[in-house]
Amino acid sequence: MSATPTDDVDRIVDAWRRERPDLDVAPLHILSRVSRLARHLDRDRRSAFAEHGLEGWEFDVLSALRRAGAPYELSPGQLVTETLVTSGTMTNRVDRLAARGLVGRGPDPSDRRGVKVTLTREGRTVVDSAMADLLARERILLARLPRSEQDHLTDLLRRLLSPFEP
Amino acid sequence: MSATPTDDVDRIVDAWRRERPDLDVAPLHILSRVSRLARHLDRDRRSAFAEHGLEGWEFDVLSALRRAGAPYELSPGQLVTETLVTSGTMTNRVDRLAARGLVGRGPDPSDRRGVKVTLTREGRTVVDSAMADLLARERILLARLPRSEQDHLTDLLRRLLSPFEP
DNA sequence: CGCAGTTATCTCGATATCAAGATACTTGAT
DNA sequence: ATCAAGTATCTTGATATCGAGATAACTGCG
Repeated sequence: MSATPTDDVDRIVDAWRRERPDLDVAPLHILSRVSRLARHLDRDRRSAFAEHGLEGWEFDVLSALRRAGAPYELSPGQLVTETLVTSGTMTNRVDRLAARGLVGRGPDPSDRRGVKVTLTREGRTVVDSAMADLLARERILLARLPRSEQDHLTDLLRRLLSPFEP
Repeated sequence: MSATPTDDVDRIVDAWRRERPDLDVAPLHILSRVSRLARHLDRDRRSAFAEHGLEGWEFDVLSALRRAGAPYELSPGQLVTETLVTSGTMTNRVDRLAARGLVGRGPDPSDRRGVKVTLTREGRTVVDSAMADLLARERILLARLPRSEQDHLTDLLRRLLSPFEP
């Protein structure tokens, strides 16, 4: 394969083939690229959010609340499942967002163990503009694939993701 | 779109469409799946490595040395570029790997500022078996895509990655 | 030769994360 | 009504990461 390496992953795969000709390293072509792409996307997102004074983790929480719709209210447990972090992490995140005035934290009237986290007006404003910015950047990135290829890629990724998110 | 959501990202995209009909949120179909898939892969890798007594970050360093080929020797700077972390992180990683006896650290004879990190016999043994295990797991994951689709996916990902890794 | 600029690595302080366990409340079976 | 099991959130301690700056050595120009 890859007689003329064109990216870092090609080089990594070639190196493994040379060192371990007995192994089938083909999976790296896909999965290593997924990991590296995610890493680059993360950096990119970070710089997009910086212009709105947001950290990546702040955006993750605010956007979960925003897309939930009015009254922009979720429990910490729901936020945990939306953002794929642990409950300890979420406690900490909500603390800091509340200190910044981007979310409010109140008791859940129907369950005294529970808590409701709500987006403040300021939180909503900032997440709305950060989201628009993020999408604009991502559109540029995807512009190198024609629409039909984008649809195909979506389909392929969905199939890979399905065992994790049944 | 997506009249019948089939995964979490479909649900997220639908929620955004409802809340922000003015925005084109199509990029999420691809890029949000990439991020989530990377996250799930990371967990999976972690559990694969745990059976060999390795942390994910340990594997990253050892595998860079392993695929470099005999004499399995790279500078901290080279390891930094291979693993996409900062130099401070790499100093720390090499410290701990050396303490575990998986790598050695010695002076670079040709540059007195420099350091050479080498894989020990034990390091090589453990990274070789962890790699075989990892690939076995990843192969299972990819088995749900026929070979031709895998090749197509590789091609699409390479194109998305190309602006980041020229 | 000698100094400015560059490069390689390390140090340090701040921060975000996780895992495990603690606490408080709810639910359902008896 | 009571209690065991389950659920929701928070606390704590350890850890890995980053970013900025410090240190030391190399390089090349005048």
